[in-house]
Amino acid sequence: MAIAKFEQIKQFIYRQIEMSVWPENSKVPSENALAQQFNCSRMTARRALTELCDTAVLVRSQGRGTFVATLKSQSSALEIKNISDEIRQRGHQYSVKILLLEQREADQEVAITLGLTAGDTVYFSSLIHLENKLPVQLEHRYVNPAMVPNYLTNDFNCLTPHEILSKAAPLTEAEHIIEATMPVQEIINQLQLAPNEPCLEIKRRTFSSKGVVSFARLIHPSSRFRLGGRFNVST
Amino acid sequence: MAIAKFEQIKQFIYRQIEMSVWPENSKVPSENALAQQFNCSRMTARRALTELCDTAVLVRSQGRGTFVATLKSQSSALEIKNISDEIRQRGHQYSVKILLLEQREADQEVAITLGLTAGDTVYFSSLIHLENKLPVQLEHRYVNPAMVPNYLTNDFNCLTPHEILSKAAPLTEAEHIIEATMPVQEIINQLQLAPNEPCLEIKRRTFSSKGVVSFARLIHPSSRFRLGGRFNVST
DNA sequence: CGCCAGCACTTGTATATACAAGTTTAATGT
DNA sequence: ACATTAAACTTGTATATACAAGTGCTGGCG
Repeated sequence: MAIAKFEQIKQFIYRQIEMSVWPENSKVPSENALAQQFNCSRMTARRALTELCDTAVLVRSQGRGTFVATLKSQSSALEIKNISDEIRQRGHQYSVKILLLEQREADQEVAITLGLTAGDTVYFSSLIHLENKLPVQLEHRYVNPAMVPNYLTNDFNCLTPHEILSKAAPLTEAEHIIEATMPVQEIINQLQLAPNEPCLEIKRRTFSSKGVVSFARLIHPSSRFRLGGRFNVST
Repeated sequence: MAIAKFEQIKQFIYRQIEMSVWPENSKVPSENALAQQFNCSRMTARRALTELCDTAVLVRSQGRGTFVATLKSQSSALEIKNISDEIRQRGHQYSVKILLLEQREADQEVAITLGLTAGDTVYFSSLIHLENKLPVQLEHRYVNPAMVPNYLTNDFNCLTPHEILSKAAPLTEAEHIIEATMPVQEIINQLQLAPNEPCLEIKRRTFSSKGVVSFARLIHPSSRFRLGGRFNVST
């Protein structure tokens, strides 16, 4: 089987939504209708709908039907995911633009964040991640050389920093700070932002069992990104 | 049916993990084994395992089996806190300004978000939370009357919406969407924002066991707020 | 000893079926 | 005209079954 049937149905639905054939809040075909259309059993169509509901693309309501959720690109939870996977999962084309790869001396702020001393050598990578050739994330990352000695020798066109780091030092924990910011001119140019467009900025520190692995500033255009997630809370 | 069988199996598995009967990375019973144990079909046992896998409690591997994932991710990050507690915890003075309390008809978007039908009556509250008399959050909240019939009759000067809702319908889950936005003029005035200041906007949907309780838009001036958290991730 | 084929066991996909339960609409009766 | 009932349609749960596909072990063969 080349590609699973329920996947085909998911992608079909996703395309209809993307092309606005099925606008937000509109009703999508019922399980039975999809089953007939795709010549499969209701349970297979159901699986496609259920999974799209899990990822908040659709909303379901017993007795009434299934509807297109309010959307925009969303990354599920604050799980640490691979941005390339995430983009490909949406059926979009992923590409990366490498701006800078170098060793540099840690300034006071970076040193403290990484648990090092000012002046220590750190690795620095600056990348732009693109979804369908449109920039969706500017990533500035400082890496602790003690944790990932060969960081800079990787091929960043094939592997994302996330993949490189997980391979070298399995992540156990992460710390996030999220803010809304107005980008400086340099970032406006790099991300091809409209004038006056704010950015969602995530500062992320990742830990392995042995200490701080890396510190990243992830800057997203607000128009092309939002962060979403669902999780339990203790009352 | 009081409680679905696949839910019972999920809860059973969850308890085993919580009590460390099944430690991290240990193998959990196979689909067939669980089916036999719970006297159900394999597909029902499978559903329990699959859903726990979706929420990163378990990890599955074709051919090898199902295993307890490393550590609990989630929670600590975006815990739902009471904003008044949070402010007082910082040793600051908390106050609230009530802008609007009313019943209104749900439009299509709100209705779907709350799991209702357009035109249904919903409760709406609009508040500004102040820290040392400076606005830190504008809260627009839609409440499902079926869940909290007496929502509007509360004294919002004493209790925050969060407190009111938790009392009426214990929250079990929440869904968040986070974006950076540029505020419209009305919000600039209400939050006393500097010109060109972006906002961090959190859309939060809270659930109790019986369904959607409320939908809130929380708008924070970027200069006076940032979101932070630390939590484990599964590699 | 080393290699490999086969087997047992696991998860993954797909189907057909049955009934439960919530919603909407249409028909019916007063 | 209005309220109630019934039917039709939706999603939700559960089962039985079949085969595909990945993993690991074991026994036999060279």
